[in-house]
Amino acid sequence: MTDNQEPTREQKIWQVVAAIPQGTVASYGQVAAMAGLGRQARFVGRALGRLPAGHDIPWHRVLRSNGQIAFPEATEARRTQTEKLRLEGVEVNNGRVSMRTFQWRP
DNA sequence: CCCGTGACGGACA
DNA sequence: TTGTCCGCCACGG
Repeated sequence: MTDNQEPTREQKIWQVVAAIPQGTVASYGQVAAMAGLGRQARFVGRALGRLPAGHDIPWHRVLRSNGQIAFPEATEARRTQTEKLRLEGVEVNNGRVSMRTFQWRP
């Protein structure tokens, strides 16, 4: 099948995100670095936006470098992400997460 | 091929 | 503290 065996950058990103433990979070920049993509933080966001249906990627564990949720307040996604994080024991205040939550190790 | 865009990041006022 | 500006870089039109 002429398929490229080499994983696309998106798939690498998804794999990294999938490796984030429950109850912890990572920033887009962190994910990019862990995926070996350097500073392509923006590409991470785009990759998550292209997640296929039926995925089991914990996209909600990815935040901005300052611990803030990337979605605007008035969006449904923002509320969903906040709720998912809280269900995992992550404290979210006004769309923001404590930096201590970033303490996850590979 | 050129251009605009983006679930970002960091510096600066 | 918040808001603005610039840099990165793959991708779509």
